[in-house]
Amino acid sequence: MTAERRKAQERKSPAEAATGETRLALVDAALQLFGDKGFEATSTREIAARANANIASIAYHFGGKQGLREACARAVAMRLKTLVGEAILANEIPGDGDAALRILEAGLKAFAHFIITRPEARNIAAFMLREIGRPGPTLDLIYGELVDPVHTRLCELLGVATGRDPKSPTIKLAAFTLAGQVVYFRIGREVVLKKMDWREIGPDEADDILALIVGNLRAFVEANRSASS
Amino acid sequence: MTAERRKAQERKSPAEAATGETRLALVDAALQLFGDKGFEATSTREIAARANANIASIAYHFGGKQGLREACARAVAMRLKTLVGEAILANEIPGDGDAALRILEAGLKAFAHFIITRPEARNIAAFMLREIGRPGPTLDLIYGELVDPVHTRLCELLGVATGRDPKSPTIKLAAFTLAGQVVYFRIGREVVLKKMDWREIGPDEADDILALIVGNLRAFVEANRSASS
DNA sequence: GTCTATAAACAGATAGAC
DNA sequence: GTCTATCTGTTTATAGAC
Repeated sequence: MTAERRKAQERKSPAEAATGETRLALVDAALQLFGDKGFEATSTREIAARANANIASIAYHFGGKQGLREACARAVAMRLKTLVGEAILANEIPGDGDAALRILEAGLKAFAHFIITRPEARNIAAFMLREIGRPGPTLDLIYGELVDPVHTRLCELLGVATGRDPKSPTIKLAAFTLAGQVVYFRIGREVVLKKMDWREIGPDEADDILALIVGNLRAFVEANRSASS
Repeated sequence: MTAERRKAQERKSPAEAATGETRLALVDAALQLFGDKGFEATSTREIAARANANIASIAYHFGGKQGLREACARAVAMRLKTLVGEAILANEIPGDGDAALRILEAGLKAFAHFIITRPEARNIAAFMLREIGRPGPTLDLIYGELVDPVHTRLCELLGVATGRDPKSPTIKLAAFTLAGQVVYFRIGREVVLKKMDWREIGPDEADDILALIVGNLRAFVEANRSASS
């Protein structure tokens, strides 16, 4: 046991231990495991082992396993909000329909590219989907911090692009169908790989998917454009 | 303990016990709990309690918890295949593009209506999504029995409707985006309810969603129709 | 802040009576 | 086929040394 103690000391400098390094490592490890196998299926021992931390450190830093879950939700919401924010939330809402469509396309591409191609997105998406499944404090956090602001902006852009009311049910539901198409390729990835005879979803395969989804966006806008076109 | 024994006897007639009544009750209870909380988060004791069966009956009938999981996958695949089969698989593939589109619309409506409005669909969809997440024997079963045949037929219909090759990447991927849109409204239901200010997704709300998804299907076919239109 | 050691509850599986 | 009782291992949480 003194041998293990020494090994742990080698891995971690005093400076790392002084900052929130262990905290971050725990959240990172938990996110991977919660996403991969689910919250209940993951033991605190596994998390601690992957984070090179002690089991008791979870209780110390987060109060318990549940606290770690909420810390993960917060981390994911921030991460995705930053990502989508750069593409969607940062821009002003243009008055021109074509300009709005271009921003939508760019945002959709950025989001879809991250979700579909990035390896980290696997666990992030899986974790999110599990948490979003049922009401609770974690869902409230994700909704308020991420879903609500992004969806609202998406509707505003769709509104300008089509010339319709951003608050109409059609526009609001359409924003969900866009998200649904992207998310499906992450959730149903194994099925997609089998059916498409793909070994992986690399840049080429992602381009095919992006082209289709952007095409669907354009087709929706085209089909739902009101009067002033 | 003899009192409990007597109570169990009252609940179950000898005829029920003779048939696979307990088996069915166990699968039914497990499906609800696996869908609701996930496989690992569900204890065999909970399942047995909900099914009004004994804990040991799971090992007796299914060999263990894992066997029960596979029995659930089989039951769900059969159920959905029957549902979708009536709308999609039963019909001949028409040569006429408009006829193909009509069958597609009817099938999409039937599927979406079930997934979105039926209470049982909640746990069925949640269970499926969890199992579809990662490779394994359960996924193979669901893929071979349900996803592959349904997707193939969907592509054939989309092929006729657009005049394109049913085996082209665009058509195959488009079939996934259709499924993705529907599934999203089950998975993200809580978020949709919040954002739409709906208390529930009843007939009226489902009609709104169905109209949008069918509209997206039409827009896709319109935008991707090849030469011969 | 990090560690070991342990408590207290609970998991899935099974033996054997009926 | 169904039941009780129990075995064996694992879980989260925590007390207390360092």
